Amino acid sequence: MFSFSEENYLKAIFHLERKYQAGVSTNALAEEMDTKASSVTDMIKKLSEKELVVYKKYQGVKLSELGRKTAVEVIRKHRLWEYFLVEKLNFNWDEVHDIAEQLEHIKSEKLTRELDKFLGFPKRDPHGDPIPDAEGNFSVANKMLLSELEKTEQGICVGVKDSSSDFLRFLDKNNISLGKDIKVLEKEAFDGSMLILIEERQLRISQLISNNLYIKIQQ
Amino acid sequence: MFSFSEENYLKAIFHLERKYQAGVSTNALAEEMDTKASSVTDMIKKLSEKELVVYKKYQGVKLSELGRKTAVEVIRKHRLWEYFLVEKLNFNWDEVHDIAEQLEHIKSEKLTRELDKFLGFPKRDPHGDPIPDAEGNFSVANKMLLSELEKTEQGICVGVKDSSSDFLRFLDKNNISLGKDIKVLEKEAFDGSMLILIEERQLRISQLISNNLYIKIQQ
DNA sequence: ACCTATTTTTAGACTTATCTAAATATATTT
DNA sequence: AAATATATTTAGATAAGTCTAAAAATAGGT
Repeated sequence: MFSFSEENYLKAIFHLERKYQAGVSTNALAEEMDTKASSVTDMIKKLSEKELVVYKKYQGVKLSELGRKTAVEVIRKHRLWEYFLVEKLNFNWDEVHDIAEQLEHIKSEKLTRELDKFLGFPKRDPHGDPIPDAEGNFSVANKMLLSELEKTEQGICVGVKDSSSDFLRFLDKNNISLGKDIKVLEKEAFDGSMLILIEERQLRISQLISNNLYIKIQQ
Repeated sequence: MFSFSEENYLKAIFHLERKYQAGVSTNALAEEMDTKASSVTDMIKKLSEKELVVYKKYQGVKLSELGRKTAVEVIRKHRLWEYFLVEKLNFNWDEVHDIAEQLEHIKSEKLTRELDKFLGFPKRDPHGDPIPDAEGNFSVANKMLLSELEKTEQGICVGVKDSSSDFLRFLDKNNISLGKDIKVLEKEAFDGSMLILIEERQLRISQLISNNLYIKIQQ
């Protein structure tokens, strides 16, 4: 099987491909992995030899089919464990990421399958991100950022873009959680801040906040 | 914190200290760890520098207080995860060891604590081995090997010495499991084989079997 | 006590994943 | 299109953990 490091690179490439819809540059990967470009080049060569990525010098990398499958498996495990920690072990959603980073590398197909079953085949992790099923299929939601809504529009909070503790604790403090209905009452052109209505409370939030909350509009 | 490898060495030293009640020799450790004596010497030096073991050249190693504490923590996690796999995820007791070998290295005190609580603070893992509590306290049972019993003596099966799949599946096949009452009906002096009574069935077992089953005698 | 066998350690090499610094390729600006 | 800036790769080094082969220490037998 693959090393922790290899799996982490695959995961990072997967996320960056989604983000930029294109080949992933060495520098972007170095930033995502919090390492040096030269280290990235080294690792990319190894992944390429193992046919996990397609790589041409100076052209960036793309995941191969095998690479994508492997990345999705790791993401599946990560999100299942996050769900487990929150739903079964009383963790708060801002505490689970680092532990899931460790647990996602545990190698056992049966474990993943049984954990999934034990949890009732959850569709989304505590941050609203979709959990791939055993075949690697995602349920891709037609979500948008709260910051993209206009005055008087409304929708349901379905996810967070930023999963940092600081952000998640801010949401906790202001009683914003997944599943809640949010309506835009006012939107300031100057700084992008908003006045929103959530559970009969009015709340003013900065653009940094609205830019990190995913909303699903009811059609 | 400590690496997977360091933790595995500490665990091995812990088990060997129990077994031999003395300092652990380089060769014994090499055998237990399935590696070469020279590798063991290297690692022992590192553990010694980190004050996890007390080491004098050619004299073998002993765990320091810190080393013992660390080893017990790893063993605690190993056994809690084994219990989780069997009790919550429908694993058989012969399938859990390798996965627990991975899970025992996950670093999060809160995870261990909450897992313990979630499982109801179990006292023994699926093989009958005691699970240390959060303070590192074991419940040491006054158990003995079935092979040590004499004709007409009886007791309750409380654990297995060998945890290999082959042995555990043999027990499954013959309906021998923890908690069951076993009485020695005959004991063959020649080869140490026994005729035992378990749940009204009579069963002939070799010494290899009786030598790997722990029995608790009722006083 | 000496010789031999066994155990343990040392020395030097290899692999994985990383780094710094230098070299090279690509991209951008004028 | 040349000059400059940026991105990427290469070369060589380091640390962790392992190995083989050789050297050194200990233990055992007589």
